[in-house]
Amino acid sequence: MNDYIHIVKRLTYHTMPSTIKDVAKKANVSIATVSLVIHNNKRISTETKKKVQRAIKELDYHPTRSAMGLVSRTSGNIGFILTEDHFSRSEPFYTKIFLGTEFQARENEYYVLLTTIPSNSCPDSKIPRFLLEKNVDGIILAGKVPPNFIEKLKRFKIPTVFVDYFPNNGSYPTVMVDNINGGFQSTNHLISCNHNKIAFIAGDIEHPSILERFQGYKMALEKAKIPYEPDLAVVDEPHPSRECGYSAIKKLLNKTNDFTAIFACNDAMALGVLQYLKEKGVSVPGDKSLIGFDDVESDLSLDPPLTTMKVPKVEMGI
Amino acid sequence: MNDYIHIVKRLTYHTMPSTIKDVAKKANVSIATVSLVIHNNKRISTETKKKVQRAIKELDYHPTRSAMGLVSRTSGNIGFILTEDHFSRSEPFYTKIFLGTEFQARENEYYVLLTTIPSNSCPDSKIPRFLLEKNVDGIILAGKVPPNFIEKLKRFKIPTVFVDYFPNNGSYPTVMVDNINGGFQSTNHLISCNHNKIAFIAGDIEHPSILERFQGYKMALEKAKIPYEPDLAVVDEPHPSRECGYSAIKKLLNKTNDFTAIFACNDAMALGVLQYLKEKGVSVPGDKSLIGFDDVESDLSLDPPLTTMKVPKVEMGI
DNA sequence: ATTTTGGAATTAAACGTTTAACCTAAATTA
DNA sequence: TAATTTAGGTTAAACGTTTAATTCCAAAAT
Repeated sequence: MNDYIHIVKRLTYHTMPSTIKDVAKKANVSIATVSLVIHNNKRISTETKKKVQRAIKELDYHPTRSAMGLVSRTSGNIGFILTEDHFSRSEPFYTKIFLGTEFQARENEYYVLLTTIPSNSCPDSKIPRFLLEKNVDGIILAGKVPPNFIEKLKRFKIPTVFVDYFPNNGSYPTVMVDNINGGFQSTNHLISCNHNKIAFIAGDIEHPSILERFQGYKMALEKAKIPYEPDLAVVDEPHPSRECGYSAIKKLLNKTNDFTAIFACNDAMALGVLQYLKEKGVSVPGDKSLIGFDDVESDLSLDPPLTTMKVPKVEMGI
Repeated sequence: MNDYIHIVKRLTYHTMPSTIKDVAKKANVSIATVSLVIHNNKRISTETKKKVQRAIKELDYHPTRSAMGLVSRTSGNIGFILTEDHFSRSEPFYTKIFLGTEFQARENEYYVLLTTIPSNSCPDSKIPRFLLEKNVDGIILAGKVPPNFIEKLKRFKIPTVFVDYFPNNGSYPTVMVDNINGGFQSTNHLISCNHNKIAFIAGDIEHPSILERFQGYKMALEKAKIPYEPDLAVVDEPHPSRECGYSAIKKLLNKTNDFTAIFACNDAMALGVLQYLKEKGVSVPGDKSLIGFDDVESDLSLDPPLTTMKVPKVEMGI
């Protein structure tokens, strides 16, 4: 009888993946010791450590996620939330952001769980299952998200990061694609200098990078609750060149003089603007502030069109 | 002193997400009962069930993944494995497949964990972490996967599905994008009729759908270990039309007569082929078998270019 | 009146980890 | 020498579920 049981045990032992117990037995130590070795706690002597590590290798032991998760209250996943329309159109933009996140997450030993929420701020937007089940350690919200959803999220005190969008109620870490971010930061800078009538000057607005800077410009305004005035944006120049900058500011001044700062979408245009203003005797930065787009910054954003989002930030965040 | 502890307890109680214990207490039953209600076991009387369900609602209780996973040996995830090059090029093709899978998975209460493996069959391709940690209930392999990797996978007796690729050692469920699959099935059909010299006739080979059918054709040959003979493939016709079918078969027969079956990439071309053969007194299907591409089938694949992969199949698979 | 049956709920043992608290013997200190 | 620290482990209690085995009790069968 006992023999029978013994045999059965040995069979399962060989066929099933090994647990921490198996390792402990094989190394002749307690399971606590094994655990301590795994997290290389300094209290374990080097020889015991070796012994345990050998057992681990021999049994090809790997801790089980669920078990670790249960006690550490941690899942090893991060949640990626997208609105339905962004997803269903499978917009390459967000797809790329997702894949970028995915990649970075994996580099940091995380996995990413993707989910969608209804886009229109319909009030019944359910909380994603992974949140309820405590199956994510942090979340990333991509693109525009209904504000009431953000509100609902608050009660899960979970690290949250926004990508390509900023929440109205300020205090979340936000990551943006470099061009957008650049436009956003530049405009922000002007705003923080107390400007609230900011002109935007661009050429070749069809070009994605330029368009994104424009987007960043508008985002910054929105965040600061400054209404966007189309009249202050001259975006119909054919190229982002010096000449076009010159002609753009000329056009603008013919329409209105009701602005105190100018954001030129790149340095070339900024130079053109500067030249015209100088000719007209407008002092910079006395009468008008002027900011260009520092190409050094945009150099960084050359190869990867996505910000490489540091997942540690997700952990640390909040 | 006791009071202090009491207060602390109440605070945590209110602030922390509730567990099955909380529900049990509130409903005045044992935690086992709660669990049974959740899995609506018939042994629970309707009134107790109501009572428990009310408590669940009131506490907004949701079982924790890790805990469920630990005992049920289940993770609620499925793993999606892609080779590195497919991923890093972020080929829209596989991206779409991934998103499709993702979507279907979510519909079935699963999440998808994505990972990559080295593409060249370098022998050190590590087993994905999610497998080692028992963090997936099934896996999907997309695109070409190194055979030795497949071999390694075997010891995890985990349900496996291949997408857009078929393993050499037959016995896995395989899903393919419709056009590929169509080409594959058609060719397979001919093969199963004991043909092993099968010609392929196409026009406008640049067109993705056609190309995919061609791919399916070659896959079927490969699977049956029939060498692919370029001479038997006429793919330089400009259009997949009746006329081009006519001229294609003509060209082919001028080169060689060493084949017993013909796979025309669509019905129009098949008609052209048929016409020419009839003129030359070749009997179909007496002398040569002919198969077209049933457009009824391809109708199905119109809107979603992905097969809607039934995740249940993943569960059942094996 | 006693035993059986069966419905409804409970008990308690898992599941595989982590970690605070504890133990022991050897080394250090006073 | 006795008291204290330290190094190196072990014990046992969690973590939040599921589920087989058990109990309880009332109704049905003998």
